[in-house]
Amino acid sequence: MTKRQLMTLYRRLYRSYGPQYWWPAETPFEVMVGAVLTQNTAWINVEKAVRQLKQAGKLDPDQIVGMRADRLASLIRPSGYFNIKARRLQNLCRWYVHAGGHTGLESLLTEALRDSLLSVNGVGPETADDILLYAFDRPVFVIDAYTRRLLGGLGLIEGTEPYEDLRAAFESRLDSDTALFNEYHALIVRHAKEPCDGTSACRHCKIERKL
DNA sequence: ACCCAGGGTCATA
DNA sequence: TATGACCATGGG
Repeated sequence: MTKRQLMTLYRRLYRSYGPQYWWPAETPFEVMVGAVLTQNTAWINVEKAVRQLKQAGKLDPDQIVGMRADRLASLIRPSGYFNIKARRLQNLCRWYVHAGGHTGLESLLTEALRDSLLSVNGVGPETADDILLYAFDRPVFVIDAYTRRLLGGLGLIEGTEPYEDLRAAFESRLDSDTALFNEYHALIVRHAKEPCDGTSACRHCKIERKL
């Protein structure tokens, strides 16, 4: 996997789909909530859950920390795994409030902020990197199942490598550019939602040609 | 009816 | 290090 291959793939994606304006949220805190709610869950269901939180006036870290877990669970019900996600959201919000919110966290170096996020029960590597990239504008490359499939299908990676190995591989080959990492991951997800299966009249099939 | 979706934790070997 | 069970809704 060379830098040129990665950039060629990026340009193909960008030419086909254009800018994606990620993350789909109104505020950085909403990004954090969405990152937890979308764990192994279709985004459409996350949107419903976030909408209900907003309508209840509960899309706020202090509100989430202060409410009963079962009440929170009922609000986020459409996103699935609602009991465990209610706890995870409260864990994250407790951590966030305790740290002084964005103001208190922005001064941390990226690696320190990442380690701190990973100390929250319910926040794993992908959720942490979503938050770092899309809520804190840090240059981290998010690895998800789509990334493994696409790059694996192109033969650039095996696909089963440990998370940290893949993240290091991408970040060491690409310029440490937040805007690039932001767009790259968003484009991979976009491409997964409108796949080039070769059977339909797909305008994007060029993307998966060999590099 | 079946499968999976923008994962993570915990127990076990 | 690496599987396996578990969490649960909604759309195809």
